[in-house]
Amino acid sequence: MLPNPYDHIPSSALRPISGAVGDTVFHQGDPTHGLYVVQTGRVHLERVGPDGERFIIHRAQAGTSFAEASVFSEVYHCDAVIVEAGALIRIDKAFVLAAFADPAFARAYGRQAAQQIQAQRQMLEIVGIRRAEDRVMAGLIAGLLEGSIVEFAARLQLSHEATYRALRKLVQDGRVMNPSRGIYHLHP
Amino acid sequence: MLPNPYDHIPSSALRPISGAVGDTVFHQGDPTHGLYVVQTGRVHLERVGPDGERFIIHRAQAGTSFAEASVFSEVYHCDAVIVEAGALIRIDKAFVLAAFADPAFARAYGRQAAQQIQAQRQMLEIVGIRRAEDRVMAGLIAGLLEGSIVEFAARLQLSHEATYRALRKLVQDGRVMNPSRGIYHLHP
DNA sequence: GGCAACATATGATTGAAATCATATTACGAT
DNA sequence: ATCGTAATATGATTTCAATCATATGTTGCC
Repeated sequence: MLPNPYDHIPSSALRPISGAVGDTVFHQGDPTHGLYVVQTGRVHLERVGPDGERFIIHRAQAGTSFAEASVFSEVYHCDAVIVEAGALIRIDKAFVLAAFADPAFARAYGRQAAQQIQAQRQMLEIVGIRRAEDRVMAGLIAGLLEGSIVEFAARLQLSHEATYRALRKLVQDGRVMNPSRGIYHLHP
Repeated sequence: MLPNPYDHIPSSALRPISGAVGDTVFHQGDPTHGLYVVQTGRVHLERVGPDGERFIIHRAQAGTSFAEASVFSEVYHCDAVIVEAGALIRIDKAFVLAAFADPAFARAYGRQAAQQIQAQRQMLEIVGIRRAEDRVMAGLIAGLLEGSIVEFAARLQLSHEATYRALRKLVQDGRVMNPSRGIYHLHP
């Protein structure tokens, strides 16, 4: 149910929270209570610029956690705004900090964090590729095409049209197989 | 000297390694020995596609570590190629795993990892912004402009020309201050 | 001081991806 | 069965960032 490491956290530390669209879970500058796991719905983390301009620093999907770093800081550094109604769970920071004394939790946390860092680095490299064709190819090699082409395109930060065109080109050049409509993959 | 958490690792676990350009530190599929810290030089992590096409999943700079996730896996999932001669330190995985039993190490690791994840998420959001002007503004709000505009542009995955133009536009629109040549910042 | 190298800056041109438009196909609901 | 919605697919047009070109300012070096 919860992402891996937090299985080690006692259920007394889990605070269920429900929110409607537009609700702010916490504000920039608020004292930190802990991190959050999104069960359903979507949450945006926004930083507010000096002139009140908001920009999104993260979009948290159902099944993911956010504000993990708040466990180690005194105040939140952004706003958390609910953009799709749903249910959250807050995990109190004191419990997480205490859990680090348990080597099993610590290793589970370390593993999960290291893998996430690696995956994000790869994403940064991929979205840094300018040519749509190269980016799509890199995305395929990285195994990012699970589900629809539309989702794949969104992950690659490309329009789906550009993604379709790149895929067609790659198929024409024999670098990608297209055994049937909507199915694309590398050779063997 | 070393990034924060690894201060807790005994020096007997630190293996100095020197390499010349083109040397491969490890290959995809090799059994893992541990993670690496780049003291000087640069290292590319490359994944090899099915048709032998290589694509870079990370560029490790001096002062950063790489292959952290190898501590938790049996084999390396990419090649590490030295692209600029320098010195590395390998930290044996067994010592890192053992160190997780020390809550101080575990928390230091957790803090560092959580902050890195947050920073990378923010970078992913920023480089996902299409309009150069908006991207530059987001970069300014995020405090990414330290050092030269050229470095700033590289971080934003923009050409420096586009970055200069966006900065000029932002100054013209009164959103950014340009007190002197080469100096740009937000209002107060 | 003069030179080399680089950062800053901006104009002109080009190219590639976004956008707009339009079919076709697939799939679930009624 | 047919209606509606979303994914797949591709063509036409537009936009905007990359690229090329060029100039000035700044810094360190001999």
